[in-house]
Amino acid sequence: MSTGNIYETITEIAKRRGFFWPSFEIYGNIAGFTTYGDVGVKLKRNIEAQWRESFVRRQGFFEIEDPIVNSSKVFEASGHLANFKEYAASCSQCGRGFRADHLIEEKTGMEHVEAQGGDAIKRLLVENNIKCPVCGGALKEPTLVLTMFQTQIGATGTEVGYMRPEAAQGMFTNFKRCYQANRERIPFAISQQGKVLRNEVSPRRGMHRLREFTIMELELFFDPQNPACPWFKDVEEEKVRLYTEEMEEKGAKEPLEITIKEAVAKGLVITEWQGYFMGVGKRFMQSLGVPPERQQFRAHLPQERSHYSSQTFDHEVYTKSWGWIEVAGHANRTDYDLKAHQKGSGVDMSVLRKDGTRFIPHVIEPSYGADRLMFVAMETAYELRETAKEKRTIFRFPRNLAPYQVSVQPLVTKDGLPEKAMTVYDTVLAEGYRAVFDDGGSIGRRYARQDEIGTPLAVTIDYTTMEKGIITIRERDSWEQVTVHVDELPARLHAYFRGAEFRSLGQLVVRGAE
RNA sequence: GCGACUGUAGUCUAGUGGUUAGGAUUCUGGCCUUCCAAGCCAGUAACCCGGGUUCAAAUCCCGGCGGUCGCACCA
Repeated sequence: MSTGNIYETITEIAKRRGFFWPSFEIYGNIAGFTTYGDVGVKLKRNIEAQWRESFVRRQGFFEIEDPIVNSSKVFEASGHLANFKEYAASCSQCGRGFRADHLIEEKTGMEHVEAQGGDAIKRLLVENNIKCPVCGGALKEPTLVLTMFQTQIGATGTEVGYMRPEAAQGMFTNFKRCYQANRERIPFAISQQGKVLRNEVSPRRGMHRLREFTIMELELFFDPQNPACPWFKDVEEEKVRLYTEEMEEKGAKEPLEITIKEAVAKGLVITEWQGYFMGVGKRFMQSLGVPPERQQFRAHLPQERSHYSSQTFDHEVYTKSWGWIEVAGHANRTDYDLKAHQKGSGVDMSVLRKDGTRFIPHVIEPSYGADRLMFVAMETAYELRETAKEKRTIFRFPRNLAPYQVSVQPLVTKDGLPEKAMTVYDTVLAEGYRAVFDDGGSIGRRYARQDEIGTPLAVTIDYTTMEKGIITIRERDSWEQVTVHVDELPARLHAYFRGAEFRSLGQLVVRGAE
């Protein structure tokens, strides 16, 4: 067991138990790529399912699945090809690399130099006689750093494609078909979960910044003249911890605690829809185990915002490993993207109002990163429990988030107990639960193993099972046990995973008093 | 991308020019075992990659790749 910090401890367990590990290990790793193991895949899928439950299913929103490799035309139109560039200048003398636009800004006091484009940056570097800030050497001509992965489509390689850096463009380029499938009603939303790729300059901290990761995005299309959200009441009383743009500028240390309702009423959050999704996002995060006091929303200052956004709040979560980290962006993308694709493709993206006028829908986008959330879920659930004899790792995942829900095991591996346990295991599987059978080592060892992958319940078959059909259910969090007849097991599992108290499942076992 | 530190079984580590590369733990098999990593026996399993120095490199040097931290970056 590592004596290091919680991040090291979790990554160690992750490798050992099969949550995740660095990709391409046998050939030497490449930073920014992660492979999920069995329990990791299951945990991640459960997070994705929970997101879908929170953001899509209840509202009846749409889902799509769009290619990862996109036509270059998509990103020409969206502005990514122009905005995903970074100009880096390196020193001919000491070899150090710098952001060319930042050097210009330092020297001249200009702002947003990057937006002026590469030619301007090259010219400004020369005009202002900018040298290496470390050794004073001459700077080489700036080189373009594109943070989108480029590829060739087809054998001839004449068609250039790009790996999508966000899933959102699929919702915009397919907007018209989805709108029609929704019988031309608005507001409505299109969502997508999928892999996206960003060729990060410097991936760090494992899951925190990956080059290939899973994004969970939703684009809500609405009429700016009718910006009401019909579900707003569901979340309006939710309190959120908020840093407004003004607070950010002043460097406020403590967030505003405010209900969604007030935040929208006071204009701190511009639209009801954005407020709604922030409230949904807060609840979603709670469903992953993150309490409200470890969540906050932080406004982007204008110069921080993406090229498409008029207002953005990062949804941040406090982690022991890294402090506050961004797990989502809640952006007001206005009509930027649909307009851009209308211009790029020549296809009319406007929709018809009842009064006969036409408009291009505005868009609110909540965008969550699944991989970061998986780490957050693990860190939040992590407990090191000290007993008289040892230190035990427990992942106290919310019941339905756990990779496996039930483990089944014989108390001892003789006298027909393993065979009986196998029939119980089959029953649990037939009921649809994610279950694991374990007959290795002692009973204590098996409980410890299940604690370490966060399995909420363990079902043990002992001699009373053979005699009377009574089994023991043991709970991960409390280490308490109840007994129940094996015929009752499916109903009790059902109750537990719908939220029933553990002790209500059966007769509480008191060891040592027997 | 820059700097500092760093890379030994699945995991954690000892070893710092010549070792059968040691230990702990996990894991597998066996014995045992009527509820929390018990015990006993056996077994599998490692020097990040590529050059160089040397009679000899896990050990020293250079480069690459990875990791941690700091700076920068995070559209």
